[in-house]
Amino acid sequence: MSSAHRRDAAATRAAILRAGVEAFTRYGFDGVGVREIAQAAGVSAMLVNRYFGSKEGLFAEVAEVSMTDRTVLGDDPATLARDIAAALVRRTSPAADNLSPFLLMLRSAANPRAAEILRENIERHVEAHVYEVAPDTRGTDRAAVVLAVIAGFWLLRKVIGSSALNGTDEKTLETTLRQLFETLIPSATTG
Amino acid sequence: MSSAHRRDAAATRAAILRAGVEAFTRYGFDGVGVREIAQAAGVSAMLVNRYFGSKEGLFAEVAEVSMTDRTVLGDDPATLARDIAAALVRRTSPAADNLSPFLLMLRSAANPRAAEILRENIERHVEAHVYEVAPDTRGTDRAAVVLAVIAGFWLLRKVIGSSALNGTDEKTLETTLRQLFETLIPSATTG
DNA sequence: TCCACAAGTCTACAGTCGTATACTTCGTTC
DNA sequence: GAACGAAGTATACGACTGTAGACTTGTGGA
Repeated sequence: MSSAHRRDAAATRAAILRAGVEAFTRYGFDGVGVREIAQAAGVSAMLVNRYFGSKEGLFAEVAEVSMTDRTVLGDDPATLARDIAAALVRRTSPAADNLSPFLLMLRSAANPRAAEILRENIERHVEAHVYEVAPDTRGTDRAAVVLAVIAGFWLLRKVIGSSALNGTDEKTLETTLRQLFETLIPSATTG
Repeated sequence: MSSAHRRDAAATRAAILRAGVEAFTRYGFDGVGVREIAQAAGVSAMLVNRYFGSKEGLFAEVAEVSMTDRTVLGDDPATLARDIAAALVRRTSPAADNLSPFLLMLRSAANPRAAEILRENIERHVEAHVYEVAPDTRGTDRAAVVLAVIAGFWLLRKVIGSSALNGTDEKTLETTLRQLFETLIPSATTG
């Protein structure tokens, strides 16, 4: 362990997983090949299958990791609607180029097997997080609709590239979105 | 012209286009091959390229046709929010199995070239239609946000298959959505 | 020191993809 | 009725896909 770890299984696995998150988020499940992912991780293509069983196995773990990321929503129930709106506008800004789990979902949902994996992880992690932060959405459809609104905005603004959403003043966008989320999350006050 | 037209260029072209709408909507641009589309139209694969130049050319025309379909939104500005909510819940119902332009968009958006084609057609046809029916959304971001909400709901309920959205009472869903659209479309009254 | 096992790579296979070229078949018009 | 052009098909090519199997290389412990 003196010099750099050249043959470190855990590190290699982590590198592949990281490359997988990036590639699947950018290009979607069907838009990228295992050879490309392996090259980005600096390893041979077959290591993907060795560590994750298959391309689908890697995607399942990528979805798990991505959906567990809690930077999507805020933590304060009182300012939740405002926080979601602000973060959404900021992270979908033309300059921003990040690895949102919503991009992973949007770009991979066309594949039925990927869609099923995504559904399972969204319900287990993301919806659960919404319930946690905004308890009064539990038992209703509102948590899922919040996610639908966020996903739809990501889609139109970043994946499709709507010029209406990219040309409008971001303050206006944020106001529109905040009104929507305040409608959906009763506990979030206008401030 | 007495018997059935066996060698009718216009009819063949139309058959390929129809098969293209169905296939691209169901499986997305990258999820279906030209051979499969041609077989559904009852012709050889190369006719796709003869009539539409390429797979991408066929997709462009499919997008044009699909986005020009005006059954998505209602026509009465006063009841627009309610109509959109009702149609959205009905058409995303588990039993329903239709060819919504939103499904076409959601399942093909991962491909960058398809996304660009979709963007152009959405702005030219769908957004324009929203402006037409709800003039007070013009010049704002609201028409695009309406589309984002619709797309997000389609995504979560039909493409991903969210059990929250498929298990909830449809009346409740419709109420939630109507509130959202009434927020976005000022001219639509609660009734 | 050397060996056993883990870590990693190479090669190959069977399939699918979009599409270009060459071909055949049909309908129409003189 | 024959021929010309349009409508449609067959074949093939090169690139790419996921992954199985055999192989090589490195490293930690005895």
